[in-house]
Amino acid sequence: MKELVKDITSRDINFADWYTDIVKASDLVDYSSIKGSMIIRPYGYAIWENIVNILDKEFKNVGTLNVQMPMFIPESLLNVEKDHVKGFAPEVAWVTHGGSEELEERLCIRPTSEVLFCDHFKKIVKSYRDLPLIYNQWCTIVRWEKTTRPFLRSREILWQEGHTMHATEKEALDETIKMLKIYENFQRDYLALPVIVGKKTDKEKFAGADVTYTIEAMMYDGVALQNGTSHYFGQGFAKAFNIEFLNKENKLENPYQTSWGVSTRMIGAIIMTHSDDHGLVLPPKIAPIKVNLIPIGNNENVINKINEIKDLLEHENITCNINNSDKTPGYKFADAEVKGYPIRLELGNRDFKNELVTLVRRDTLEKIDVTFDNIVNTIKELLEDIQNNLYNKALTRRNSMIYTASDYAEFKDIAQSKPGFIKVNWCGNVACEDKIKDETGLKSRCIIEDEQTDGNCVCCGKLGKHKIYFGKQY
RNA sequence: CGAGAAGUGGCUCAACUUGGUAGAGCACUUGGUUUGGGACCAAGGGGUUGCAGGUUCAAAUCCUGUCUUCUCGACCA
Repeated sequence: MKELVKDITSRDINFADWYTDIVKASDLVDYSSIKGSMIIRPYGYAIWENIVNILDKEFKNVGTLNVQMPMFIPESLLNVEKDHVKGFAPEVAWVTHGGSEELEERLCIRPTSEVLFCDHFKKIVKSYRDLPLIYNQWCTIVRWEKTTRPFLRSREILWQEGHTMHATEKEALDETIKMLKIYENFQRDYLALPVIVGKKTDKEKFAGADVTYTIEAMMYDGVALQNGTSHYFGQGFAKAFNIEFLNKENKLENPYQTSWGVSTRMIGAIIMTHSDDHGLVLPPKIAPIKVNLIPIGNNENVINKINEIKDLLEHENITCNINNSDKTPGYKFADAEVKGYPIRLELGNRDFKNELVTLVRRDTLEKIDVTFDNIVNTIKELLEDIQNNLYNKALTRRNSMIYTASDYAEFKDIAQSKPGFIKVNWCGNVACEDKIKDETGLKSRCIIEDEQTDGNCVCCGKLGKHKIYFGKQY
């Protein structure tokens, strides 16, 4: 095993430096020679594999079928839906040559695959009996971002995009909400991320969508990260692409569409929510290695006992690894903290006297001595406790950074002095949204659907229409 | 895309101002001693100084261009 342990900038001193230090020191990614295209290393990819395995199962449970679409989109196809092309054209990459020959029509590398799915759906949908189509693909997409950061904003994005087509509006709307719920539950239950779910304003919604739902997480520094979206398209794309089916009444109708996606950005959210100055902190349910076993000394009894514990844990499906290197114990402890193993277990020769091992939980760094008999049970309880503790800690912190403002002066004051979200009444007018963005740098995060307004718009003072969050974003 | 900073063995940096045989620490390899919070001794391996031009007898060093990374803005998931 190869280790890299380095000094990590304190997150309270320089959050941006801290983030890149963590990402590199923990061996999640490496930079490639192409701007904005990161190399996801085995440890980082293992986290993604866990995410994929869990979500893929959830998707299939609700009838989703996986497909793989082309990565190129002919320019004419991208141009079919006006809002869509306007939204994405500024950030697509183009293929102009095949070998040394210039192409007659240039091809964009998919920034998202709505138009590819529409092109395909058009061919296979004839009757209401062909619906619904509930497709998903795991793939990479390309968006030519100007500023890039590992996991948070890259040019090549590893993600999942679901695309569905339905015979009725209600069914499509239900699908949009159903997938949103799956994302929300997954992020809360597995990633231990407290998230805010709501609707994007017209200004912020996806290019081509009728409605965009979003999952908004708040990072340790109070900045928002959009961690998933689910869009309802209505019949917009279907009309633009001329997709029609015969309904039960034998009448031609345009189908109703949705799309939804999450990406490796969620890994960035895990890091920026849970990790600390010692290194990465991973929620046990998503951690590739749950327990890091550290033998102290190379005494044969110690090695045998460690191997025995490893077998016991693996028998219970608790993944673990042994740090067999000849580094000193102190080095191994520090390394375990940098890598974010939820629990580490320390065992040396002297522990045989009282038959005790030391467990150290990564979230609190608390040391716990347990008898040999109790190792597996204690670890099981600890893993659960760590998972819950991480969620609760993140929830408390996030809630403490959500502010309210009743007038614009107060809003501006908070925007300037306190990182976090501001929850306010809003008139629904884009002019206020623009003004707030220009003057404070805060953008609308999402409209809260199940909460009523209790006052006038924080910006213009006219009648409040929505409760809405504002915040800075990554 | 605008402003700023930086690119020298795997990493962090020195040498650059004033051009003249690229150096240290960490990491790595081998052997030995160690091991309960980032070990020690000894011997070794590894760099055409991001890339491309230019100036010069001579370039890590000066000039031009370009690429990449980081920070701050604008833009965007």
